Amino acid sequence: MSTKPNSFQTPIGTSDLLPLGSARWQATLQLFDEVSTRSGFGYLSTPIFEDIGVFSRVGEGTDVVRKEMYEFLDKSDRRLALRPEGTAAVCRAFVQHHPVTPWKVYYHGPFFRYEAPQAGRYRQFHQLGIETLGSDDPDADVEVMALAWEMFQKMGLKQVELSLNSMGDGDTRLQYAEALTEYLNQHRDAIDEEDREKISDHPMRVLDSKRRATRKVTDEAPKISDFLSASAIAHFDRVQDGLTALDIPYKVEPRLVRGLDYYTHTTFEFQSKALSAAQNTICGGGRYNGLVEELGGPVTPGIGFGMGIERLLLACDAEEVFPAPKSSLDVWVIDVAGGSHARDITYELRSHGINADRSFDSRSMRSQMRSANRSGAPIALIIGEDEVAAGNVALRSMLDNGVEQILIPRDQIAVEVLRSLGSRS
RNA sequence: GUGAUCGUAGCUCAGUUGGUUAGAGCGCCUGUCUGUGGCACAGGAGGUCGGGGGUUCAAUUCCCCUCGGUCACCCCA
Repeated sequence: MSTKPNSFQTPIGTSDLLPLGSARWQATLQLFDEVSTRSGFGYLSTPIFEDIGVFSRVGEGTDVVRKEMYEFLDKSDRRLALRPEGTAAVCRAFVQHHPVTPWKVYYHGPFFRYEAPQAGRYRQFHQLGIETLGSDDPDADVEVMALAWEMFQKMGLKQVELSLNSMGDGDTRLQYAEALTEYLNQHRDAIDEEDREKISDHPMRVLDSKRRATRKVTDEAPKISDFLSASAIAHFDRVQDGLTALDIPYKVEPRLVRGLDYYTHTTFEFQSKALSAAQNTICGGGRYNGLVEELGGPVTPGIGFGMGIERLLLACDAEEVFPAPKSSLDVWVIDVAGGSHARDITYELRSHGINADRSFDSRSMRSQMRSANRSGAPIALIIGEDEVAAGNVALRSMLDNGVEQILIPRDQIAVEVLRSLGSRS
């Protein structure tokens, strides 16, 4: 928050994830791991930086690679970039390793974009993602969207909406862009000044402008659905059939074009209605049938999504669906007879797979009990001079009104603790 | 990259129309409690009022710069 003369803080747009908050993060990753694995996706980890060409080849017209990339030269003058998105690197890996198809992978990790930060938008952010390469089957599209949907369901999010569109195949995008450009130019004067300059560069980007004047013009603009080929329409229909069959609600949104240029056929976005911020898209994705070829590989269709973890958790906050994580500790060891007993017992418990911690610095009994209470551990083991002399340990329940306390033999600690833990669950 | 707004203890915030030792709640530490937590009570630690510079007899309060957060544009996760 501040910069005192001799101190440092995280760079702008980045942050530390502290232990108290990291529990939900890990829980989210774990859920994603389970859900992906169950659907046959395998974990893929690619470098955080790549040859800059991996990204620039793929999105030369997009802001993401044109002005938001962290790029640098290494000591051998290689041009590298911190990855701004996930799909291009997955395709690069596909081209490099020639896996059998369909190749179904999932990934998660940090991504980097040089933008002005605000809530839900950071310079280092984190995404979960999956990709299926090598299949053109509409069911592959459905599977990808269904997996995102499953995440939201399992996390308890209710206010998430799926928007869907088709960008068609082959030349559809170009033909549509041409028709749209012509239409927009005809109505140039009616379009908001800010949006006018986009017409020649990114005609499709004008579609998702929120400005009222522009909106009026785009309401009447030609729709991409009128340009779709018969096979593209068939594909789109089957995708919708699949979503319906799986009871996944969606709405077709003809304006949905998304920021990355490589999409063909299906494009989709999940938005949280609970987030009032401008950054309310928590997951976005689509089909990219030309990407692998673009990176030097064989003609290979692909479909996938990226989901922003920070935004996902922001949505959880907004819907208040994240229960406070329970303590992961089983036992707190209290030693008022020097401390060496706590040391020995703690390691003994840990070797039996019991989560155990203790107080340091020979604090008072009272202080150690407070630590035990704060830790949330259900059991406290207490060793004082009496126990040492008698060769036993006091096992005390720390739950609610628990005042039960029994003496157990020093050499039976692990067994007794496991028995006590077992009788609670 | 553009515009706006905010920045006081670990956290949430009060306060000073410039003027003696800057406050509260929560949290933390210690004690009341015969070695035994959660409750209550008492005490305590912790702030160069984001940082730097300027104006002034005097600045946390005014001015400039800077760093960071937030919001909108933009962009998208």
